[in-house]
Amino acid sequence: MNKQSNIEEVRHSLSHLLAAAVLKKYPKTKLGIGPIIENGFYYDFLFQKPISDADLADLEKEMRHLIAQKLDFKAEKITTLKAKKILAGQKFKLELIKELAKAKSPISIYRTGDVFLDLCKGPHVKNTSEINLEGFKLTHIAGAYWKGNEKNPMLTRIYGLAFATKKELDEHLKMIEEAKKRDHRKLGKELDLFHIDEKVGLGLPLWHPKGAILWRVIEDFWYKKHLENGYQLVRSPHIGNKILWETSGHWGFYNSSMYPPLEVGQTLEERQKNKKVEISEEYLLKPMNCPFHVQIYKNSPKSYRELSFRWAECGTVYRFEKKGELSGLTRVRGFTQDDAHIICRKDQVEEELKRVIDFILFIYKAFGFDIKSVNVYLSLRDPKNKEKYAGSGEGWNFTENVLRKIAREKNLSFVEQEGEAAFYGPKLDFKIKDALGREWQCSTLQFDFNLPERFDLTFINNEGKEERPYMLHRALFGSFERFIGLLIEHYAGAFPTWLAPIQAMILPISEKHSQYAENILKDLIKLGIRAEINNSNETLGKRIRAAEMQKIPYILVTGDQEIENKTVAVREREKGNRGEMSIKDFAEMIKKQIPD
RNA sequence: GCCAAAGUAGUUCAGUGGCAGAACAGUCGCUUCGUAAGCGAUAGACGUGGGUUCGAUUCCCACCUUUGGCUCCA
Repeated sequence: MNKQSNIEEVRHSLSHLLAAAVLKKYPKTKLGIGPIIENGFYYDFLFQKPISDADLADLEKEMRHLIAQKLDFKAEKITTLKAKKILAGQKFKLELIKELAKAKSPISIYRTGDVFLDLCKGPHVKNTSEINLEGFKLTHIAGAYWKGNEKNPMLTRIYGLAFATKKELDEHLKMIEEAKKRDHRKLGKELDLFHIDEKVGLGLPLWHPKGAILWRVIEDFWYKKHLENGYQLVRSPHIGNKILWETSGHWGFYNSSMYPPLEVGQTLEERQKNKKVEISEEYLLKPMNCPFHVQIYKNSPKSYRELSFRWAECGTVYRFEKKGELSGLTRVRGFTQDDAHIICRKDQVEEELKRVIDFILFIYKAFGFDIKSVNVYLSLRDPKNKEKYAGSGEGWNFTENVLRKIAREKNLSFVEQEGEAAFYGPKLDFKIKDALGREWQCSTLQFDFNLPERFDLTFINNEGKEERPYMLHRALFGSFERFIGLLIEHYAGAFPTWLAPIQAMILPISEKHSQYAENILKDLIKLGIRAEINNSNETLGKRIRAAEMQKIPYILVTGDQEIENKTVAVREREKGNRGEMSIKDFAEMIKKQIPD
């Protein structure tokens, strides 16, 4: 067997060897599970005494020691009874054995020489000699709930990387180091785009001028494209009366993610002076925009002739995420959804879905994401637990099928996930990987059977009767924060010209060229180019370096020659000097780079 | 929230049970420069609160924040 094809067996075998090493050093440890993962493996343990990263080196040494003994891996099919006997004392294993027995699945164990055995269906390498001693590395430890359930005990998970050769391992480690350089949290600081300030609040980013203009450019593009695609814009406030949220159901089923109400009946001043609390009104910070859009719909009776409505809003919502879940811009507490709700007749659903998917594909293309690198998921009901969902079975069947059909028609390669639907409807999600390979949901297309019922949404059909419309939630970016975070990583901070916060940095060679540079700046701003001047008292070389490090797409050097020729000397990011150009030509070149 | 690790100038990093060190960025001078770092001076920090100690940035504890996971999610 060649080394390329058995890497998964190697990884799985290493996970067993890790467990063997752990039991040797800490014999009272209880074993969880130890599967392979992308690039490696992990194993979950319940240690008697906590261990830390510092202990990994010893375990790694012990693993190498075991490998060097050229131990055989041998499978053995056994009865439930025997399995229970062999693994007595391993409470998690016994739980798994019970489940296997209940499902009437065959039970097998794998022995590693005579030093270790584990409940396992394999496959493994035949002998540890197939494992490269230098091809693996224990990387870190982390807590992980038994069976992924928060209510279960937390085990200690040890992660390892494993490859066929040391070279591949080293290359992978190097790649991770490189990836860390494009982390949006690092680049956000280096490029002065945003920061998250403890004094303001966790998960509430502050956008610096360069970040804010980036957002503005994206948002302007978004509005333009929405109007072109038949959407209308709506707007709603950040807070809404508690009654609204009681009607929507969020008061009950979303309360674990919501900020508590603002309980008011007086101004802050009145409250401070009287030192008593008068509550006559309760407002909630909105965790989503939908109920507001629903109220716009309900403001007047609707005819079947008016449908579809496509109402879009970049609406800022607030969700009280658990502290440990917060992460840079990709997971925050206050974020702006590029939200839209489509309210339509059943016969329009298919057409509306097509339009949204086309729009999503257009957006990914415009921002340079290859749709092949975006993971698409179709989330369906849990077939075993159909009662827990809002809406009728027919409604679900129809929407699940139509989502699948349209996704196929649009050639999306998607993964179906049973049981992953929201309780209110099936959905199609698009997830983008960050620099470190973690997936983040961005675009989403969701049916909703809950709100139309709770708010009793209707339209008058062509028979003069009330009928319930279909409601779709959709976001293209998901949220501006997350999308911009991923965009920063995607471009490693080197934004294409149309997105770059500063498109051109003007560098007068010396003080005597400052006035000309100022004139150039004025002209460029008039032409809609985002430009700045750096006339600080530094050498040209140093100012070029500074602009390059800020990843500014163009540097315009202006000296005697350019004044004489009424031009600028254009230097392109990473590519160097491109020669002289008139301002008009330069502006045109930049304008051409906006996607359409 | 849970498991683990880490918090030293604006940033990136050094270091110590006894006055805290650098580079870059900043400020002030000098220099006025042709495509990735000119020279000199100057200011600036041990996350917070307890404890141990003659003395704590250093050791211990708690908290806060950050990072990697888990859970949850746009």
